[in-house]
Amino acid sequence: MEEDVKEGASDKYSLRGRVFSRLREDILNGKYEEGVELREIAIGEELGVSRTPVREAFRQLELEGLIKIIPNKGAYVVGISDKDVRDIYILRSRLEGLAARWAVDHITNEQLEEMEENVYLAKFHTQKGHNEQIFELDNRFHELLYEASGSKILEHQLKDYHQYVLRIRKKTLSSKARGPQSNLEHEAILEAIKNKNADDAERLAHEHMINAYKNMIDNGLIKPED
Amino acid sequence: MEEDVKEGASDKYSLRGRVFSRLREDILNGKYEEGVELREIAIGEELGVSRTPVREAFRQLELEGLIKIIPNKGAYVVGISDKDVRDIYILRSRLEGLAARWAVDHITNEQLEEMEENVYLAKFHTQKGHNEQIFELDNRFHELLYEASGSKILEHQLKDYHQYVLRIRKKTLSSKARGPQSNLEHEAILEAIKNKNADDAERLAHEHMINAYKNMIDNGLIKPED
DNA sequence: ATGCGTAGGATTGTATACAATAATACACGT
DNA sequence: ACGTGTATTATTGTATACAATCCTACGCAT
Repeated sequence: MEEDVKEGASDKYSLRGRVFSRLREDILNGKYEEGVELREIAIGEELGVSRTPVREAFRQLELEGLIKIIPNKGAYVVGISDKDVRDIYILRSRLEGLAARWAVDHITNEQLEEMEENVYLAKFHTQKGHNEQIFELDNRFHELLYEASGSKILEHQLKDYHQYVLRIRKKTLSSKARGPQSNLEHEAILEAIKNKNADDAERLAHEHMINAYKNMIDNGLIKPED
Repeated sequence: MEEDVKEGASDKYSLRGRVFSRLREDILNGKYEEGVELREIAIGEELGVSRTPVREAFRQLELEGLIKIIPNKGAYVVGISDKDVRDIYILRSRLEGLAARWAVDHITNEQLEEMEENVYLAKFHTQKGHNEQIFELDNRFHELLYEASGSKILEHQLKDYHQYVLRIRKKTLSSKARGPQSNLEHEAILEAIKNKNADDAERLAHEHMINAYKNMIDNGLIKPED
């Protein structure tokens, strides 16, 4: 019955962990926009903690690339440029393909079952237009794929990227056309994994990301180039 | 004449930055082996600083995956397993291929010149058997490739992995056979980039990593599987 | 008006003090 | 002898005090 002892970087039960998670969320959700200076004292007061946990959270956020700390000067929110998003989607298209390939050999029965349930539920919520649930299920499908790859390294990497483009993705999935299509693609990937067809799994996962990428561009969420 | 204002995470002129770099190095070089507990006070005394910068460095090291912090308990060195190394080489083989492909369109003249100089020098030092220089030049060749990709995201990612497998790589390149072969492969990648042949560049960079990977296994530096 | 130097304040960097938590050892009862 | 509870100690978590640095504004000379 253990709950969640795995999230090493952001244990929820320390002040630092809470500051870290909160700031991360606020930056990804756009509360703090690009270039904004984060002051240790101000953040601390807002969250009711001293500078110490804030500073430690800052160091982590910098390593995640969400803020840039200039020594003796300050911490500034680093925006995600359109180019960053494009790059990440290209990287993800390749790495998710690899994850799907590896998942063929490493997925557990539990993971397979959850994936099937996920696809089934997503179909339902898409019909009903439940955007929040669709978003969560999509998140979970991809995380499951990463976990099923059996590679801590790959899993960690893809989860990072996944989080990083959160802002954009929230908009994308709400688009009427992409939702159902995305589900079908998930289902196809799942089928390939079940059939132990590594080539198909990789190809489908790869295409899935490319399609998501194209969708973003078609809907004007990001520019196709600089 | 500005020197190095880019290494955001590890500015050398703060105590925290020095602690971070030092611990990182010590872990990668094997001074602190897997499972060892790092105590804040002990590390602080060894480096002549208080707990504060040590703690901040710890948070960063955790995010890099080099240590694991268990709340209220301690910080433990996380070893690189053979599987991690294998996974990273597979990932790198794909991502370096992508970097080489992108470099074809984005490499600057300065980068191209440095790469040519790098290959030329490496040939010399290989003949002389200067292992330390060979190691540094190999490092630099790959970093150049990452920078030439024109993608901050990809560059950052590959530099991370590159650092991560430092320990192993040091041994690999000293092996008599791999050194010269590695040079030839670098040269071939460089030629493909100069000739604006993206397909060749990607394929050659991909193969370069696969060869390095095979070499490690053949020399018994890592197990081929668990 | 403009440029430069300097003083003041604000902010980060570091050290230290205190609080909370976890590991250990030992005493006690059975 | 064994298990249990508790006191002790070591270590991490957080807050605060102090030092170093940077930015701004102001005054002064030109």
